[in-house]
Amino acid sequence: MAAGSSLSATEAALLALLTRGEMSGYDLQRAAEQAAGFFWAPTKSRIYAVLPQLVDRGFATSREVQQTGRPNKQLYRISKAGRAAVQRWLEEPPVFEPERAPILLKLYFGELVAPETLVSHVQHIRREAAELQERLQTQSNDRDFYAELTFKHTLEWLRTLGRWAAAAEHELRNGGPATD
Amino acid sequence: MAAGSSLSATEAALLALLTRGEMSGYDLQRAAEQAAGFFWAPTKSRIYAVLPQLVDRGFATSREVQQTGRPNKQLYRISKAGRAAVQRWLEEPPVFEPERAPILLKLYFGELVAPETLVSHVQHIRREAAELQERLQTQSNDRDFYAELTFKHTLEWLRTLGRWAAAAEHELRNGGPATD
DNA sequence: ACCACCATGTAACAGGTTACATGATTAA
DNA sequence: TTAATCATGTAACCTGTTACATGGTGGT
Repeated sequence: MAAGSSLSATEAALLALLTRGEMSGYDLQRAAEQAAGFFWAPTKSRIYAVLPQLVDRGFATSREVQQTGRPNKQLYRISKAGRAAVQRWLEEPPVFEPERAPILLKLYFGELVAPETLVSHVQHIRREAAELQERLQTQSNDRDFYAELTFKHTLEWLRTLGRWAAAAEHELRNGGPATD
Repeated sequence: MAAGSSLSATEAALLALLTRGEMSGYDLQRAAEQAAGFFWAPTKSRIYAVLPQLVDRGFATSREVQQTGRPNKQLYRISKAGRAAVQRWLEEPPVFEPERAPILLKLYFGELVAPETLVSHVQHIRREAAELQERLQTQSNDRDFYAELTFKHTLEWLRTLGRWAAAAEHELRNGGPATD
């Protein structure tokens, strides 16, 4: 009982994963990583901190499974109140937030460092974007409709980032600042 | 003295702004908002918390300016150690981090809610992206070379987001999940 | 009369990371 | 024998937000 207000993204996501069946903290981390790892991945310490809170708030129940040779397992099951809470969370309009990529800040203050440094920063980002893109594209294709939508978003974002980085690199090389 | 390790993004950015001249916390917030507000904007409480730390670590000095009718003003000036620290920070390769937009999580678990809800979520994001895009495009054009690079990044990102949202909306309407 | 601007800060809370701590089983 | 997998958690720390608190000046 004592279902206080609304959920954080992590709480909601864990509950949403629990609608697929009873799971342990360990299971949940693997499920999250495997399912949505490219855009959302809580740390285990966060997961282990959140789960008992969900139980306290009446959104899930837990039962202990005896094991030998390793810590006993806590299995969590979503409750009716839990289902209602995820649903409410899913129905709230999503917050729109602009990107806050660290590269932007470094670039913004570019006049304080050597241009070659910036070129290598931009290259670095471009490389990383390309790597992730490739990794995602070589992954299995059996995503459901909704997973596919998020997947496409990430791919588009990576493509745009790559294109921007290439253009930025070019501008930093020729042209560059104060070209006169 | 006592310059401990490296800087957080906020610390670095504040120091970077201070290379433009002596400023108060209040000035810094305005400068940040005006300069880089579309991709980076610290809250004032964070600014007021960070500045004394920068002084403690020897990266800046402060002097008090007496005023009447309002709190005395603290003016901060970057030190040599401060300049060196920002430079080091700027030279560290930027961290690449995939997007963690809330909309993705809601969409990912789309099977748990009515499709129309998802349509309106996607519309919401699309609208917000368009608004910000317009706001940015109608702003003054006197950005320097580096600011322009970051500006372009944000614009490209907004365009991509808008296009993706439009496509997602379309797919959610016709087609949709389990179309058979 | 009201609002924006100037100018400082504190307190409480929320969310998240990294490192520490333990230890058996199983496959390469 | 080495690494990955299973399985739990705690503690310290960092970053950030929101709300609270104060109050004069100057423009519409």
